[in-house]
Amino acid sequence: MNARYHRLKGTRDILLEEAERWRWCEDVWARVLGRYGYGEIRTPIIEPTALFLRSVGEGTDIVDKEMYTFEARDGGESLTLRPEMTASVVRAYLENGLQRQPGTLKFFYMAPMFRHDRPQAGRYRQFHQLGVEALGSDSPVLDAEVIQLAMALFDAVDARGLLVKVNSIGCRACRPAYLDDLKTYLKGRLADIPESLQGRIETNPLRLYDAKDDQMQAVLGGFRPITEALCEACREHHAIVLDTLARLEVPVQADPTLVRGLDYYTRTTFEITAGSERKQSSVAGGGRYDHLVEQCGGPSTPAVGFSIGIERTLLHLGDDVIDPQLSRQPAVDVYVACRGRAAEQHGLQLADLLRGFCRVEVDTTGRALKTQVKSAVARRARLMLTVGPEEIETDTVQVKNLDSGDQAAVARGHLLTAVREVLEG
RNA sequence: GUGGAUGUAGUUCAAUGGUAGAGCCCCUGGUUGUGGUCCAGGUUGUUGUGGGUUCGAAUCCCAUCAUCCACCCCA
Repeated sequence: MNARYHRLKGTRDILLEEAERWRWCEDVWARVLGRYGYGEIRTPIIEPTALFLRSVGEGTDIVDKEMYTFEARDGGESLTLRPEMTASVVRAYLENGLQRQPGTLKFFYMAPMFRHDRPQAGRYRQFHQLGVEALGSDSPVLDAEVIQLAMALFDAVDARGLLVKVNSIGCRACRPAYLDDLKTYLKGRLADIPESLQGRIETNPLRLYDAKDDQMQAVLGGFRPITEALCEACREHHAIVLDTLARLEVPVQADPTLVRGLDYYTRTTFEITAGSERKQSSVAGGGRYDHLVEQCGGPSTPAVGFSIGIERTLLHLGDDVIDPQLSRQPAVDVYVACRGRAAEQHGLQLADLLRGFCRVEVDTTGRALKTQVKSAVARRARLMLTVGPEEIETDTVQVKNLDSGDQAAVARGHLLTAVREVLEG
């Protein structure tokens, strides 16, 4: 309240126990990803604006109204804080000449993204995604593996009760004709379509499918879904994806109305939702993007990927909120209490002696000894060392076992063995 | 971008238009240098901010900002 500076709207501080929680998830996920053959990629959070305009697509909410875009100081180039990372991965793939690598390249990342949206539960302006991109294979079996991987990642952190929806939105061969037919149909039913949605008929008719408006859904219900308009190749691809998932025993729901907010998807799209009562239930989304690499100036390269919302996953796990005030400081093995400022230097030297094999905190607050003992207990220390004028005089240290309460003076020369004995014995 | 709710101590919350309080937390002491309980004391506020009404505003009015929630959209 009285702090002079405040965090920006839609951003969050993650500290101590909550940060530990994050790192635990990240470690678990990195291990799973390694088992699937994915390697990490880290790219700059800032990119030329054009990269996102081209890939994510003009006409999407993300580029139309949610990007953090600004001009560079020099030269006035337009720059943007990444709203998602697929485009960056493709850029890096081409820029580093990886299209010459044999086989399918598989990358993962866990990184912050930025969207200037109105914040609410589970939605932030800086949020984090775990993402996966596999470049170089057009196999439907890979689509299935990627979806299974997403579920394995959730499973690894005990996120349960998730629903996977899968669809195909066709390819260059079959989608354009479908879109034309759909537009014609929608124009004929214009009177039944809410005004706020009418603009989308021209710009992005497919996306009307994820409007929640009942009237809109009723209109769309009168038209064949895209799944019934797929070309032969897309139809087969979709069938194999579903069949493979069935063989892997990944429960999914085929949903012909599932489309996604990004322009670059082809064929397979999928979304994973947490069936909780909360809104923002979408915890992951992804799909195939067979033309994006080409569109970014590279050779024709099929690819598939997804991203998981980390905040939303933690929200679903129910332990997102940790009160900073109740968030405990890290546990230590040994707590060094100091009587008087002069003792602090000695305390630090003792700590230095012990830190080769255990965790040590030196209390430099100058508080009453009683208070320092309480802190030692709060930090879950097993031993407390006390240094004061008398110990300095006699070159000893008071060693107190906080479990038993026993305490004895130990010559500094014997401290190391004494501490080891308790901690390791 | 639209709508709703809420802003008082570090925190959780009180306070008919009449001197801004309590619990918890924190600190000191009781115990010349030791954990729990108890006891005594102590710190913390431009009542989000700026205007207005009034003899007098935390309280009523207006504006503004912030947070939360929902729509939209998405992760």
